[in-house]
Amino acid sequence: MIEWREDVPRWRQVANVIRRRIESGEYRPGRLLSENALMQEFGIARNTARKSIAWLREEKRLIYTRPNLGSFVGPEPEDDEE
Amino acid sequence: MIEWREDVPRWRQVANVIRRRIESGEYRPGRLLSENALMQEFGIARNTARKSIAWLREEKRLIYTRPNLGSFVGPEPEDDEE
DNA sequence: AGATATTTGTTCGTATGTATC
DNA sequence: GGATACATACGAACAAATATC
Repeated sequence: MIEWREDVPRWRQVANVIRRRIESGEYRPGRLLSENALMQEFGIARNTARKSIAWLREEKRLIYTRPNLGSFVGPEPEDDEE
Repeated sequence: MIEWREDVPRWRQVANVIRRRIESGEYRPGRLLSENALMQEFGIARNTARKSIAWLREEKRLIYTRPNLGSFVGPEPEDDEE
């Protein structure tokens, strides 16, 4: 169970927990970070989970997202298509 | 066609219709209840159909689901494996 | 063996509505 | 009014197992 702080948005608190797990190495590159997993572990709504993931992706660039597949720990892979 | 009520979620209204059919005997034990069938008959999205089925299974225990096969009317069969 | 159809499982993208602060 | 957070509901893509032909 997480004990929510009142002065920080939940999406941000969740993102911080995940960020720490990534930076500590607990979450290895390539690991799946699905919205469902966040919803279940933290007991949050999907919108909230998405906001956490968006922040990790767009602000911290610790993960990348593949539509219909999921979000994965690590830097955005280059699209090396010709 | 179903006339949706505004004050009850669609997934719940669909589940209620199915529940009545099961309890009235219209749907016999063993009958397949596929997501596609619900989508077509009620004009709902797959997610919504899945939520109706999940409720009938997990809350009412009127059906059981076999992955890659479908959901069937009746109690969850015992796994009689040795 | 192989192709096809059916069916569930999982996942993201988007939008709307309600309520609260 | 804006940000947060919940639930609902549409769509879409892909995987995997099963059944049939």
